[in-house]
This record gives sequence, structure tokens and C-alpha cells, in this order.
Amino acid sequence: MPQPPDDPLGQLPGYALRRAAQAMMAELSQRLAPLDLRISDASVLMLVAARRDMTSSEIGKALDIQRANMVPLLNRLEGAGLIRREPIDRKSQAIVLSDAGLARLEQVRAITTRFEDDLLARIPAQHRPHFVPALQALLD
Amino acid sequence: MPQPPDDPLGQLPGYALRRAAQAMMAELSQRLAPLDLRISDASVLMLVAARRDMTSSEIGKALDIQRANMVPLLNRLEGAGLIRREPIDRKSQAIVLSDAGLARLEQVRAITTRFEDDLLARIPAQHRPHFVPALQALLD
DNA sequence: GCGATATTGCTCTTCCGAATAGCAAAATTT
DNA sequence: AAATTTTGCTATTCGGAAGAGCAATATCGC
Repeated sequence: MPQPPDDPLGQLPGYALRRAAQAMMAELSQRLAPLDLRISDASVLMLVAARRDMTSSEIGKALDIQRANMVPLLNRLEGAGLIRREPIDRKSQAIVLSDAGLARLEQVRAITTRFEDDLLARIPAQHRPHFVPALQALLD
Repeated sequence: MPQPPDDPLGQLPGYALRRAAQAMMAELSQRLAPLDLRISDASVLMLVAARRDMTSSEIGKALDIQRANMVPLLNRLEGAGLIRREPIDRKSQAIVLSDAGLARLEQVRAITTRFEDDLLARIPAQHRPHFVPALQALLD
């Protein structure tokens, strides 16, 4: 990621945010590739483990993924045997982790906690505690 | 952008970074839409104004856009009459702003400086000075 | 209870950004 | 002069995200 001194864009918060997110996601994707999971797959696994029996729409709301786009995502996870769809009533279904899903989740956790540590480590100590709060302030 | 208290992901720097960047870009896109420009279009205009006579590949390197993807982008800008391609030698061409491009750039500047101000304003004052430095640390 | 309304899960389609492979012409290196 | 690199491009693919629309079902107001 070159940062030429005469780059007039590098100082702009919006531009820096975009580039940083881009670089971060490229690296996380690579680290998750051995598990055969995309970033959104991993997010879903983590979420359904933390809050059991969520419906597809609830997951979508929490992760800001549209209903329509949840379908292929969950199909993929179900096809890989990581989740199951269990009927709640005749309309809704709960998404639950299978045993294989739980096992995969453990691998995901290992990779992501390592990843998040590495990420934070690259931020100079004096800026570090401000990083997540600043980002969260942008999400209200 | 909901941030439920029992969201196990919201605290993760990587996840927060992704979501913040997503939200930011969605909003910037909207603000640029009246100018009929995408975010990358605007970046290119700003860059070619600051460093004149750059070639397509140089722009790509600076903005981290691949050669192949620069082509339709520049075609679009050229089609809109905002830039011209001027031959340097028989292989390379300089990208230069047209008069219309310069005028459009002024509008871009108005929108982006306003946007960047608004963005920073949403970050609490004690975190604000740490924001861009932290992001830049992730880009090395 | 019933009718209007909202929600759920889905299909199909489109768009954008990004990536890859390949290519011809021209420049640069040695 | 030959080998290598660079430039600009075509063509294709992929992933994430968005939109419109739909049938079945659940929920709310009365």
C-alpha cells in the first residue's frame, strides 16, 4: 500500500478509512480461505453461536445483510453442513449450528482473534484505545 | 446502523472497520450522485488535478486500482468530457483535466470537504486526532 | 373472529468494485 | 540487437450489495 508523500488523498479521513478497510478485508479473506469461508460466512457463524435460534432475517438485520442476500449465504453454509434450518412455525426457521459448524467456529475464532490482535498491534499504542470507539461513533 | 448491545461482533476492530467504511461509502456515494460521479471517479479527478500529466498506470498505482480496471473508469470520464488522453510517446498517454473536468472538480471539492468535515464531526473530540493516524498505520 | 397489514423466505436480475489471464505494441535494459 | 518490462487494452469472472416482486404466513386493530 504505497503512501506517496504528494498523495493529496491520503490525509482525508474518508479515503483513509476506505483504503484501510480494503486492506484489512483482503488480508482477513486470505486467512479465512483455508477454512473455505468468506468473511460474511464467518460473521454468521459467530453470530448464530452467540445468539442461538435467530431467524435469517434477524441475522440479516444484525449484520446489515439484506434478506435476499442471506439466502445464498445460508444455502452455502447449509450445503457445507455447518448450519441447519429448524422450523419455528410454519413461516420462520431458526438457524442453528451443527456439530461441524461448531467445530469450524472454533477454527474461525482462532483465526479471527489472532487477526484482530495483529491488526491492533499495527496501530501505535497512543492511538490504539481510540480506534474502535471512533469507528463505533460513525455507526449511529 | 443498529448496534445491539449483545452483538458479539461490534467490539472487534476489523468488523467495526468494515461496517464504518461501508456506511461512509454509502453516504459519500449518495452525495456524489448529483454530480454523476462514483467515488473512484472523484478520486481520479482529485488526483490528476494535484499531479498533472500522470499516466493511467501511475494513477492506478496511486489509487490501488488495477490497470485493467482503469480502462472503463477513464473511458467513462473521457466520455463525460472531464478528461482527455494526450500522447506522451507512442505508448503512454497523459491524463489531463478538461475545462469541464476542472469545473466538475470544484463541485467535487465542495462536496468532499463538506463530507469529510461531517465525518470528523461525528467522532467524539477526544478520539478525533487519533483517527487518521491509526488508519494510516494500517496501510504500511 | 376477521380483515388489513407486516413479515418471512425466496427468485430473478442488476450493478459495482475488484481480480485474472492474455495480448500487441512500444519502451527500456543489457 | 535481443531479452525484458511496461503500457494500455480485451474479455471474463467473482463477490458483495441492491432492487422488484411474490406467495405463504403471522400479527395487529377493530
